[in-house]
This record gives sequence, C-alpha cells and structure tokens, in this order.
Amino acid sequence: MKWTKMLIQTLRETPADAEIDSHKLLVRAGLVRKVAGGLYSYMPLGMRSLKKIQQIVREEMDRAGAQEIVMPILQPAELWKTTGRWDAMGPNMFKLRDRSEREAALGPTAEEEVTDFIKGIVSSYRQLPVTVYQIQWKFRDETRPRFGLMRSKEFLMKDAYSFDVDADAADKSYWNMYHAYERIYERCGLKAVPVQADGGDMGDSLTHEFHVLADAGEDGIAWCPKCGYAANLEAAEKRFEPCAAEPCTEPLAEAPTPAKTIEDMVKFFGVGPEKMAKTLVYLADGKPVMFCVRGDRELNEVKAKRLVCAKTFALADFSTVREVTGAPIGYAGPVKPKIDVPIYADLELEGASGMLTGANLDGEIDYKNVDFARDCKIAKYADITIAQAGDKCAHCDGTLEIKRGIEVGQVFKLGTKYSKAFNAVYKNDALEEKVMIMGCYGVGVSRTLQAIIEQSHDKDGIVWPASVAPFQVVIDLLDPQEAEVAQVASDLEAALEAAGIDTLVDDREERPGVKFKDADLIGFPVRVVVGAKGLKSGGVEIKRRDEDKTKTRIVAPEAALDAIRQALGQSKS
RNA sequence: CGGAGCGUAGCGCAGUCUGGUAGCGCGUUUGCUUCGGGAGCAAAAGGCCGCGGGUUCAAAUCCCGCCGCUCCGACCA
Repeated sequence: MKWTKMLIQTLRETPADAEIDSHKLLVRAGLVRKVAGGLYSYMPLGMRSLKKIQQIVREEMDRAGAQEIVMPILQPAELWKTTGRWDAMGPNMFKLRDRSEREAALGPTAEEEVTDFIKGIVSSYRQLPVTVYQIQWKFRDETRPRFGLMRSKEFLMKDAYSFDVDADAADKSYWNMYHAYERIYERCGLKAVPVQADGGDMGDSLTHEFHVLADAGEDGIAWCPKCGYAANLEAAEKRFEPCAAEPCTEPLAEAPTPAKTIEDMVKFFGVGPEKMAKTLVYLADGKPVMFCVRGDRELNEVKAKRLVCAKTFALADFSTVREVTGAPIGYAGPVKPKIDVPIYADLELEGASGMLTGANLDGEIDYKNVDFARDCKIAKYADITIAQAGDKCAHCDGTLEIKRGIEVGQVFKLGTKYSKAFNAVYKNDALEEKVMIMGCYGVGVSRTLQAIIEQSHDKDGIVWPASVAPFQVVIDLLDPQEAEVAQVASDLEAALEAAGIDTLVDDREERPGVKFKDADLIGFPVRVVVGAKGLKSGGVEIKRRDEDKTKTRIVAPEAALDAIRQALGQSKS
C-alpha cells in the first residue's frame, strides 16, 4: 500500500483534550478522530489495528471451541425487564422508543439477549455444553467518558457466554476461557495479569479481571510480589495481626474536640490516626447501619455492602446521621448511638482499646479511652476496609503493594441468575428439567487497542507489537521522483506482500526527517529506508522500532526480504 | 449530579479585563531553493469568533439564556 493513496493524517501538536500518553498518540498518529465526548471514528490506520486484535480474539475463541454469532445492538426492553436490570442499570444504559412507543436499549452487554437466544435453541443435555461469542459494539451512557477509547460511550467488545449442565462443567468452561484470554493478550503483545475481583451483585461468584498494569489505569490492584497474589482493591484480602492492646484501665471519658476530620484530630490530640476510629453511617436497603474503621483506613463499600447483604447501599445523608447518632456531623462513634442500629467494625478494631472516637453526644465531643470490648456493642467484626500498601498478604508472609491497572477483560461465573430468570432449562437423561449454568467472558477490544499503546510507547511515538501494528513494515522511500529508486521500493513491497507481510510505502514528496518522524510516531515495527544515496553505497537500511536509532543494518535489496523477516521475528511478538 | 475552566481557520493558541479593520504558529495550495531526523524564501486560500436574545452609533469583547467540551469529585453489571 502506498502512503499517498491512504487517508493518513498525523498531527505534530498534541490534542488539547488528551490527558494520557496513549490517548495523545491515538490521535496524533492518526488512528482515531474524536466525534464528540466519548465517541470516536476510526481512521484507516486505527481500523487496521482494531481488525487485527479482533482477528486474534476470534481465532482464540474459535480455538477454545466457542462459536461466533451476532445479536442486535438494539435490545427490546422486555429482555431487561425480565431480570429487573431495566431499572437496575439505571441511567448507565441508553434507552429509547421506536415510533410505536416500544421501549428498547442500546446494549451495554448481552446476558439477557443471549440467554433468551440459547433458551429458544437448546432443550437437551446433548446440546451442551455450548459457548457462543460475538464481537459487537456496546453502549454505555458513561457519567464521565475520558481517556479516549479507555472509557467511551461506544466501544467494541467481545462477549462470550457459556452454558453448562452443572457446576463442574461450568468450571471447565470458565478455565477454558481463562486460558484463552491468556493466549489472546500474549498474542497482542500485552502483559495482562489476571486478578481476583469482586463478584458484584452475583455474590461470591468466582471472577478474574485481566489488567494491564499502567500508571494511567483506573483500577487499584493489590499485588503480593512474593506469592503473586493479585486482586482488585475492592476484593483484596489482607492478613490481620491480632490486636496487641491491653484492656483499657482508664475509664471512658468525654473529650471536647474542635476537630471533625481525622487529619484535624491528629493535629489537635497529637496522636496517630491508628489510635482513632471513624464511624460512618450508611443506608442499607433504606435502613441505617454503622461501620467503624481505624482512622488510617478507608471503608471498602463493596465489602461492607456484601456484609449486610444489601441491594441498595449508600452513605446516609446528614439529617439521617444526626438522627441516628444524636451528634453533629463528624462526631459519630461506636459507643451507644442515639438509635440502636447494627454496628459493624473492622477486624483491626477487635480488642482495640485506648481509642479516640466520636461520642454520639449533642456537641463537639469525642470519647477517649474507648475499649471496643468494654464500651461498644459490635454486631460483627469483619474485613471491611480497603487494602493499603504495606498490608500483609493473606496468602503468604509477603507485603502487599498497590498498583494501577487497565481492565482489558473479565471472566465471570454467572451461575443461574439469568437462566433462572428466563427459565433456560434443558432435559437431562432422566427427562428432568434442569437450569443451565452460565458464565460470561468479555474482552474490551477497543480498550485493548489503547492499552497496548499505553504499555508500549516511547517519547517518539507508538512501539507496536508486530501482531497488531497497522502495517508490519514501512518502507521510507526517500527519493520517490527517481524511477529506479522507486522501483526498488515497489519491488520490495511486492515481495513482502507476497510473503504475507503487510507493508506501507511512504512515497510522499517529503523530506527524510518528516518521514522518519512519522514512522516513529505511528510506530511500525520495522522500518526500511530506500534512498538513492543508500543504494549507491550498498543497499537498503533496516531498523526495528523497538531498538536504538543507531542500530541499523544495510543490506542489498535482494537480501532485504530475509533480513526484514528476521527483524520482525526479533521484534516484540 | 456537585465544583472549576474553556468554546476564535483543519490542529494548537493570542485577542475579551479596558467595545472600534479578525490575528499568530503548525497544517493546506502554488513557485523557487533545499533534501538522511518535523527546511528556507515568496505568494495565496481558508472564519456565522459555539448558538439565541439583549445593551450600544458600533459586540469575539458587556449582560441574560442555552448548547458543547475538558479537568477534579461523586458514579462505574
């Protein structure tokens, strides 16, 4: 392919609305163009990479025995109402009506749709197991689209769904997909780590997220370098040391405190935040509950929500807090709230004594010398805090680190939530009706495109892994007006294409510097320079994008094909 | 949804406070000279100054309303 025949537009200046490197490069290298907030058009170069990622996903899904289908993006509301998610998804889902007022949604995912689909086809255990997948555009009305393709309103996702006869078979399907995902990311040249995640509303279901570790990532991940334990911060476990405190000999005492926040209290009392406990009031299914954690900790809302088995869960408003505690905001505590509500405390506080807490009294008053065992009525001690760097690993004697990650995929055991709702059943060999066991598996294809760039770039531009680069080779034709030189480039192009190596010839009437800069910016894995000067002095010049500028090889045009093959082989995946 | 900021040429920005001829850099077009890491000179094209209303002799500039975008936060099966 010739550069001058292609719609390529690189930008010298970085777009004003891009924050992270991968977003800047996506736009600067001419891969995508913004249409509106969270909406992007793919330019030809971007489309080529996107298609290559799709193809890798497709091949690995097929290899794992999944079957490709495609279902409508526009999904009737009835499907979503069957599971109650029409309301549960809330404003995150794009909803619309057709001309006869039928309600529909632009699919953010397709569990309902696929369950209904399979239910209409499968009726016997002989047809199971089955896993289907589609690569389809998905829609989410994001509260705040950002970072380019990372969090957009419309994105390309591969979603697969498995249907099995029982839990053991479902397990097999799950790990089958898990391993397919490992292959997908490896072939994309991505280091993606599987991390344990929270099952969300699905309760204690097994689920792994695949994350690309990057500072620009939106998710926090707890990671133990010693045993390799990795978990989403929402789900991360940590080991608790027994609380060493002696029972408190001092009596509970009031302490007037003109300081509401932990930070201010540290200044006022001159005591560390680990000797304080903060108490938060939440509404769980509309009923107030209190959570008590150490001053240097943050409540993990996911863990807390699960602990109280709540459907709706949110921080209580100020008036509720006053009502429950009887105290001004900032003076809630675990000792005798005005209204008797369940109080849950973090495991770290079990046996804690000599603590400072809010007093639940009508005034800016705290208690000192609080002994949890003596002074508080705690419903249950449980792990309800967010893991922090320095916490002990729950699985070995290592110490947890906190990393940032970009979630590029997730595998999820769904159980029977959807199959029950749709009555998706099969008959076993005893003619009994059984509910199918499901799993769902997503790969964010467009997000993966950007994650690759985020993980693989330098100051000059993108450094594409060969498997997903828009073109594997760029030929910088320095003298396009000289027929003999141009012929060498065209011959080489034809030879490469015949060998199955996609090649772009930069045949523009531009100065060499411009071509080199653009080649580096777009990031083709191998660059071949064909120029009059070079040909006279020995041949064409070959250089990998991922090696130093000075490391070039001059080879005769006849030897170029082999040398390029070799360079591609050495280039990152 | 709360807080902050920004909408001026394809892109990046100045001009707005203090009303008076629409500007700069990059990119684009043409010519000449250059030619191995984003060249130089010359000429040119390209604007509903986000939209609507108001004030004024006169509005990119002041006032009101709306829309859009970006950042921080909240939110994120």
